[in-house]
Amino acid sequence: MPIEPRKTPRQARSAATVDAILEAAAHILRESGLHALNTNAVAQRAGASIGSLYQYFPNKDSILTELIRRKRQIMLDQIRAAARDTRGKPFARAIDRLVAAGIAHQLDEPTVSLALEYAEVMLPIHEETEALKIAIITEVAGVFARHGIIDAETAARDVVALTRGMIDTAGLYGESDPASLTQRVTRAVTGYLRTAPKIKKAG
Amino acid sequence: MPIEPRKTPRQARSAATVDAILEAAAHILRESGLHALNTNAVAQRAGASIGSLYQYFPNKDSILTELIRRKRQIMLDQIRAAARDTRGKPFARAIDRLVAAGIAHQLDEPTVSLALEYAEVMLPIHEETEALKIAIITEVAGVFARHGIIDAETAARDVVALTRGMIDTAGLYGESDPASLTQRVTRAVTGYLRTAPKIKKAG
DNA sequence: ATAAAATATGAGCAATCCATCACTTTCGAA
DNA sequence: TTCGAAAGTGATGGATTGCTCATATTTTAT
Repeated sequence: MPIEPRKTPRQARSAATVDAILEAAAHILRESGLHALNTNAVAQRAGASIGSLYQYFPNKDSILTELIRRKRQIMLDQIRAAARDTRGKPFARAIDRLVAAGIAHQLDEPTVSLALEYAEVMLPIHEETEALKIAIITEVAGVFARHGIIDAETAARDVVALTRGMIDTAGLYGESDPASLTQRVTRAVTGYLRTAPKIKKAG
Repeated sequence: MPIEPRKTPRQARSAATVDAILEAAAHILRESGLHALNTNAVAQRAGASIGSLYQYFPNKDSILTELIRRKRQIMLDQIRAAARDTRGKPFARAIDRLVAAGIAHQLDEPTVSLALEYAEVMLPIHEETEALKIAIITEVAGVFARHGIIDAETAARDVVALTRGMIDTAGLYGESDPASLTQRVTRAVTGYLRTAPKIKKAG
């Protein structure tokens, strides 16, 4: 069961079709959930024919995979930017920036996020998508390590996990204002890291 | 689309059938995921006929709902026990106990947990199930309030959410030893609460 | 202008799945 | 032992869904 796109768009109109299909899929996920996501519905909402859909996606799952890939790419970009911007600045500032990136990215569309997270563990995901996941963790771990945290990898995984948990839940409860949420998430992250094993002056 | 069981088991064998059906559903969820969960497969694995299945469950979703209800009931019982046991004891001890309860309950079968969490937000859930969810938050909030935390409700939601996020991720990454995980989760929770607005002596 | 390549179409096949219902078997109280 | 209630059965109807393929249209290059 291949997952890679069967054909790469070469003209502008076909690229538009692909985008429309992905947007339609996200819309259906948001409005009706994973069970309502069928190829016919996606094509119809995208204003394309099923035939067109299958020109670029070899099967239904590949649509979800691509959705995940794009979301993760955006996330990685934001995290990288945050990490770059906070070089040399205090740790607290770096954390603020990372949390803000996560929230900006995931607070809207909590239903879509949840559906993708579920799909992610069930689908035979594309290697590149898996690599993006690792890259995100690695990037965060890099920031942590730079500030003397031991086992930065585990810490990064934990921090990403708890952040995602809080954001998703907040989104599901209808929180749309990032201000209060950012503060709370930062508190949790800072609290977790405060007592994390460090390699430095004051233990 | 009703969700309540259509018939309540009166004899031992029918109760066994219901249990077998739920166990089978959990097994399929764990082994193959939500998309593989169909009524025929559940009945077959349970060693019952589809006819029997539909005697107790009006539709497919009601199986998931009952699975969620039972899982939550166990969780609530454990949390209540934890809250009871730690009355009058130090806050740190109470948190330890709550975290341990959450982990014991959810670390195994992360795939099942994730599937149920997804189903939970998509399904028109039974009132009683929703009530259980609220009861869990309320119980945790009670412990927090007793220790002077302001807006204990929000804090409880955040703590439950971040805990679940960490546990699920750890489970998916193959962590099966609760010791290290318990410590890390406790650190995150404690850290979050340490800087939470309190109503007390030393601010 | 013309041919080749790229893109788009949608009827419909094959497979799956939910759920019913007429019927049989088992249980338990009298 | 008898008999009504409870429990169990599974072939199958009806609906949905993933996906193909033969064909039509549009774009690009020459």
